[in-house]
Amino acid sequence: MEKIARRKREHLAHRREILQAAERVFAAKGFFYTTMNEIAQVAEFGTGTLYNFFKSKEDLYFTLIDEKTDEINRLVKAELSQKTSAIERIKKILVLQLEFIERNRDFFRIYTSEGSRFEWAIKDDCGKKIHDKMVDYIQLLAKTFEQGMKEGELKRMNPLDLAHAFEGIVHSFIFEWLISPESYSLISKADTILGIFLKGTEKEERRK
Amino acid sequence: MEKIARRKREHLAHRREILQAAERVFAAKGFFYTTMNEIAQVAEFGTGTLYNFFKSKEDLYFTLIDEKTDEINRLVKAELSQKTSAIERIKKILVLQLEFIERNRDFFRIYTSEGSRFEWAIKDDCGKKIHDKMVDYIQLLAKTFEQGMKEGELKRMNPLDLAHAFEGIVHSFIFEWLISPESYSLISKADTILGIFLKGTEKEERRK
DNA sequence: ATTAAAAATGAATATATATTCATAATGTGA
DNA sequence: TCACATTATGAATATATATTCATTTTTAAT
Repeated sequence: MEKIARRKREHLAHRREILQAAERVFAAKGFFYTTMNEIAQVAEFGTGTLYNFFKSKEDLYFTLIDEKTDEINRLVKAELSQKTSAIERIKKILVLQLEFIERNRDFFRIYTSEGSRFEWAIKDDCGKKIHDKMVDYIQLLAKTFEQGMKEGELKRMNPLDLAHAFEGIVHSFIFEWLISPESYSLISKADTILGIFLKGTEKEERRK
Repeated sequence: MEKIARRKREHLAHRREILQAAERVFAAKGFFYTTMNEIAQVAEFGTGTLYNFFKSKEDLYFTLIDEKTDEINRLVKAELSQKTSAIERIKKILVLQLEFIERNRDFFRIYTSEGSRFEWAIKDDCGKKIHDKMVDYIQLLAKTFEQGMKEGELKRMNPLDLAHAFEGIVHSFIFEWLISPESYSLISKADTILGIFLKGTEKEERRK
């Protein structure tokens, strides 16, 4: 009798355990100050075992980022396929993103440290791949904004600029939440973010 | 006759040269992929010489960030001591910041990669010091916003949130500019940034 | 020119850790 | 139980580079 199916399941389970351990350690110490040994210990495997699953430390690291990035990208894409108004979608995307991050605090410590470092340090396919996904995501947002303009909900401006501005605001709130010692709900900031983004900060009666 | 004054001047000049070389290399490769040897070569000194000026690689790195950070902080503080309206000041700060970055592209590659990495990786005084300066800067902004609210120019909201949102937008534009292959003027984005921040993105006539 | 102090040097050292691989442990089917 | 295949292991290897320090070079005053 072939137990090959079970084998496969266990292999995947082990892989996942390693990825989870890596997530914990990388989040706490960053890529360079994390040792394979430490990850192995946290994962309760021998050091060499990691190399049966990932061909190098970088491979492990990028796989981790890559898979989680896909996860949230899928969520957002699903949302965007819904036929609602642009502003509704933006709200939904924002909430989705914040919820996801609240569930994946560790991962986002890694992700935000990545934003800048690797683009220019590593020309490997790995770093490239992650970067491309970031770009895709921004493009997706830009499309949504563009549609909002067409439908007359948003002011006409460069949709890419808008996407960057939006992600910028969101990231700064995420970042603040990540380093804050007191734990508050990130989602509670959704209205603030949306308010600033849509309505601006200048007092209304001042406008002509 | 004592030529000690000249000695001092030359010492400082050498120090500056090393810092400039370090800036170039760190910006291109990041902290970990940069070697002291390489910095020494770019600076046209022997490897050991660097250690007559800085006690370690980290010391060199943090000194670099620290001094440049002070430089821009001084500029901003000088601006804030002027007695103009809050919105005027915000405009000025924004332009100052963008101009400074345009003049210090390399430095900001380093600075933006730092934002996240070291807070949690290094508990040394060095990292702490930089972080504290970032916090100070945000506080400064927050104060300005608060004043804007008191004077009725800005909507009432949490001034810290506002400061984060502002820096978030600005950073995303800087980041985009840094990685963009075509070189455009960063300052040309000032109006876009200010527009989004003050007026928001929702089309006016939609508002009740 | 002589000398002593200061500064620069880069080869040698010390260390850290990613990766490998010979071996052990475990699982599988007969 | 046995033989085989697969997987796990961690000590040993290989490498890279931050840092040191004995030596050389430069400086400045006499």
